Amino acid sequence: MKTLKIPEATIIRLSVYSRYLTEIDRKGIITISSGDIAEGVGVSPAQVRKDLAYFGEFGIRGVGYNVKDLHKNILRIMGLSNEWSVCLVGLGNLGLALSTYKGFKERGFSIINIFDNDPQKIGMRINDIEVLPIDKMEEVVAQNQIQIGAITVPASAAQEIVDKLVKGGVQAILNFAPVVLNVPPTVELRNVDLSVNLEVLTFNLGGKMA
Amino acid sequence: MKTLKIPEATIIRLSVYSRYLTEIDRKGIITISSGDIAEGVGVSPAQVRKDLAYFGEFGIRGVGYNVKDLHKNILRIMGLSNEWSVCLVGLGNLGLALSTYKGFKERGFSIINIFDNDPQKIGMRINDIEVLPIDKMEEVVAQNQIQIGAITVPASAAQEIVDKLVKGGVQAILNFAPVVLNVPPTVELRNVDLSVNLEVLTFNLGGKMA
DNA sequence: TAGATTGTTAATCGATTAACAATC
DNA sequence: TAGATTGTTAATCGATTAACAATC
Repeated sequence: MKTLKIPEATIIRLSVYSRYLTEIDRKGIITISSGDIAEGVGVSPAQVRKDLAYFGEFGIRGVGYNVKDLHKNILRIMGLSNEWSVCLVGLGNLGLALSTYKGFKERGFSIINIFDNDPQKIGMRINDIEVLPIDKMEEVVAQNQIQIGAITVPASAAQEIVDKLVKGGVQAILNFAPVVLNVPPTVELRNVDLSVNLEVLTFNLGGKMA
Repeated sequence: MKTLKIPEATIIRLSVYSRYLTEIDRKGIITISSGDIAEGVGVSPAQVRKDLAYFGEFGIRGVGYNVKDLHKNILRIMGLSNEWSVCLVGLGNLGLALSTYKGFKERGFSIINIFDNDPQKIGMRINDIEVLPIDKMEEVVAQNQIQIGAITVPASAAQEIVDKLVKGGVQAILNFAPVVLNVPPTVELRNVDLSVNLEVLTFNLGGKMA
């Protein structure tokens, strides 16, 4: 099988198309064209077709795409046709927000464990999940075969947490701490920085200021 | 003045360099090379120099960059040398997390108002900010000259909120609702989708699965 | 001066857009 | 058949990397 490299921008757009198709499917629409999708999500029709073409032929010339069929295919491509086991480390406000975020469950991400070091929080129950101490993390993560760790601890503690998650055997880490982390090449790392988004906004605003 | 287009990737990296320089400055380091910055944040030295070159000459050949000086310049470029007035709409868990997120204050973003429609939440105080009803939003935003609106309401309510914020006169909107929004061309819109990040992870993991 | 490192140009690489033949 | 829309190729555009002259 020829493996040509897929742009990350394509993956991000697939995720957006997928969410749009959920909406369209709910409306009972059966068939959709690349132009319709493009308009709905704000890209060009050629881009939609190109993105899909990386993975196969999903449409019918002269007709368009079957909504349900295309949606199913995109979910499969994104690895969302099965459940993923996630643990969350750090039950601050952001951790609490993520642990109760419905979007995750909807897309097949199950939060199985929550860890924190604060004695006040250990033992608490969030959506029926008991908050466990960080001490237990490596062991529990290994036992429960957690695949993804989401980190919402302070920047200063993040690397230590990463090392423990890696030892526990996670395959991927989603990091919300604003710090550069080191992981072995076998572990997938993705960083989300909430401030960066605001800063891109203000840069773009720059010219408009007095 | 020649205005050549700056890649968004450059802006995102500037934001990362800036945070790294805060750290380096705290350690009391006076001078840094493009190679050091590159290593610290995980890009190439050429990229660091290229990114900076869009905005001027900040270094000394044979020596490197003065840490404080470069940091100040980047903050200025990013529009972070003055405070920005932000309002937050939607006090769910994510809204609560954002309203108490220290990273914003540190980078010059002041949350001035919080709005929600839930009678249980209206009147509450978060960090001394009273939660106001959405009804009052347009008026209050205009009065307080709020520049940026952050939206953490459900997807179904987001467009309506956007319209009110625009009428109130905000210059930019940071949207956390997973939905495509319409704004006039004068208003800067940026979307943050928390699920997308997890989905890019699982796509990348795809090949490693059984 | 010799060594180091910037700023910048040219070369490479990658992603997007446009165009159109294939085909329903 | 005529009209529509895909899948794909070629052209364009943009961003990254490599190389090096400038210069501290």
